[in-house]
Amino acid sequence: MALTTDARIGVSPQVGLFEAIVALSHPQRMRIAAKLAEGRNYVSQLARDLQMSRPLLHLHLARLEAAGLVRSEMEVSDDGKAMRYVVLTPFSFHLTPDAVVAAARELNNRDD
Amino acid sequence: MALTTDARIGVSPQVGLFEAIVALSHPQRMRIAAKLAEGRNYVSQLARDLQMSRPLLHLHLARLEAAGLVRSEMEVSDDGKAMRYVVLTPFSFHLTPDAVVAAARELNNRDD
DNA sequence: ACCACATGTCAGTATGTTCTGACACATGGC
DNA sequence: GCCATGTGTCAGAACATACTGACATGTGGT
Repeated sequence: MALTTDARIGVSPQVGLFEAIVALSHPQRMRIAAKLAEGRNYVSQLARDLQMSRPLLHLHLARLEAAGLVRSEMEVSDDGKAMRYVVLTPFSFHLTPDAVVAAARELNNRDD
Repeated sequence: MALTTDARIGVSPQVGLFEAIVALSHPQRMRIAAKLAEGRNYVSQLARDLQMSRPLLHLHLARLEAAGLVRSEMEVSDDGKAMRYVVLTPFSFHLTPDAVVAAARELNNRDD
């Protein structure tokens, strides 16, 4: 019974297509997402791997997370350090003219 | 036999996913693409429909066209006016972690 | 000749995003 | 106590993009 919940991990809520597109529209964020596809990682390590400053990475991660492409949680390592692990969510969007029409409709509804 | 060529209309070359994403990452361009999904249109009319200035629309159309999401051609109307008609290409991208990895690899190759 | 409508371009401004450097805080090991 | 490592935030500079307004060009119709 306890497995029921765990089995649902991986099923992402699918936020708007537009937010996903905006989130991935920057080379750095595209690289971050790609790196995270290799597996989960914590912020400082990720910053080293991608050779970018932590504050900057922090900003980009926030954008990715807001779009629902990434999720993160704090963990305490063996030596007691608080570490934020980030994972890529298994998103899936179909980018077609029809999807664009739907996304644009969403945008208009937002202006109400 | 002459149909062979015409039958190929609609098969787009599929430019990079990243360029497509960047092109659609702006609300205005998303709306432009959505409007063009209704059918082809010429620039001035499109500007009126979307209530944006022609110079601005011109800029956005250039970006959409560079990404391969849109194509355009000049035509001469019955009353002799040169009009630029724009059409949305039938693009199709699958936006997943794997696609992101591929797109990021593309980005890195570009820096060589 | 002038008006209405189409095309395109350019300079300059406004706005928004990206990026850096400095700061503050916490923990374990030397 | 101090250093290394982790976390986060903020102000301001640097950069990129979006946007406006004015201009130049062409056509047919009145």
